[in-house]
Amino acid sequence: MELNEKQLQIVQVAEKLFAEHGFAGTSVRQIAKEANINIAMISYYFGSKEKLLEHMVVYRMSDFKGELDTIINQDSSFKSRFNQIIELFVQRIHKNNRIYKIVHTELSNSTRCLTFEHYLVQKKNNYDALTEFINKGQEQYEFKNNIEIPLIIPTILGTYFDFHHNLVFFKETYNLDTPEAIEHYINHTIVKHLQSMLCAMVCIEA
Amino acid sequence: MELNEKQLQIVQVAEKLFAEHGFAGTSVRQIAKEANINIAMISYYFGSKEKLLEHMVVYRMSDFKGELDTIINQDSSFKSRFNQIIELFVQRIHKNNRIYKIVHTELSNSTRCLTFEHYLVQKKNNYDALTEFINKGQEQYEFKNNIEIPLIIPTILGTYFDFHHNLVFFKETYNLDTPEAIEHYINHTIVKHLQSMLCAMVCIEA
DNA sequence: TTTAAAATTAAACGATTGTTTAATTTTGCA
DNA sequence: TGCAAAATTAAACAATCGTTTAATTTTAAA
Repeated sequence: MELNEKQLQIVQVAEKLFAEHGFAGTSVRQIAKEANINIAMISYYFGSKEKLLEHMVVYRMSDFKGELDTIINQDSSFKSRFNQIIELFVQRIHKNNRIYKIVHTELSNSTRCLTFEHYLVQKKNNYDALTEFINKGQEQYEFKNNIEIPLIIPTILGTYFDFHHNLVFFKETYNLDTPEAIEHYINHTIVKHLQSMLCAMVCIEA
Repeated sequence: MELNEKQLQIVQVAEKLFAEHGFAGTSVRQIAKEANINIAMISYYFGSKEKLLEHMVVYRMSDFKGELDTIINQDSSFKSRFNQIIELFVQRIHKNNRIYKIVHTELSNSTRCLTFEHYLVQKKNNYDALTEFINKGQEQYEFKNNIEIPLIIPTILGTYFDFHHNLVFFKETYNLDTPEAIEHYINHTIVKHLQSMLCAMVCIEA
């Protein structure tokens, strides 16, 4: 997926607007205005508004490779690697929260007939890699057996996104005034919460 | 919040469509058609499409009272009550998942200037009630101290919603073919997962 | 039965939607 | 420099958007 400078500019602006106002809630004129391009350029480069979304998903999902395997193949304890995996998922979802929000919204849309295959394939890979890792830990009696492995990733991503969706609530209830305070809460408090919770469920303590 | 039969019909159809296609992605003509009423009736009864959404939120959020307190004031162990609270939240969010999905989407919308005050007030009440319950359990050395209480509810709701958002993925990956299989997975597997995970983090085992 | 209010309708409103057209400008290679 | 391809533009397209109007029907109390 290669995009020239102009196309990239359009995708970036559109990603921001789609995440903020939804796909249907964003007009091509808004995108064109904010990206300082003519309206016709969107059809010229991508064919249509819908195809722009498809290009966006493929482009933004393509750099998710290897990081997970790097941690899994590392030479450290299962618990340490598990904690690192949790942190990686939070960082990854936080860094790319806009495209994930768009995909989540449009994926459960019965109107949309897009397949989002890139998203689903990548998701499958993540689930398979994590399942294999947990299974190995179970074989070596480092991880407990009665675990619903398919729900580990939903727990991580879901906790982050519920916080993200209700940011308005958290801001005024827990005084997360500055962007820095929010960043810190995500990268430290949420990560630690998930690590302690999931490790308590998964890890067999010596 | 009292609605006559016709108004209720409109709200129910609109809730389904807003949840499926988003607020911006649903036209008043679609609502009118599916509810078998004239387009003008929406403005006639609610004023506008936007005000219809406001009425909907107020109406659907108004029956969330007491259930949580009933469990908390029950005469059983902290762990038992905690487990019941988790189950209640899952059932509640599952039963009303459409309106929650709509609110989540529109709440983080910078366009929308609605306050969703009913939603936020109810959320605050839930958080306060749970915090008080956990604190009492901590005072009696039934619950651990180093817990990020504000993240317990996001963990419950988030896990459910990530599953819900990615239902397409789960269906084909874990063979959740029938509606009954999905219901069972939510009411049993997800509930048990959350209970064992949160209890492992929160409860001090004898 | 009369009558005023409420409910319902089809039609039209102007604004905005995504997309296309056809003309013009810019680009980069020969 | 010449010239074809690519990029960019303003304008127009039909379709749909949410809302309003004005006329008609239904309702229910007097």
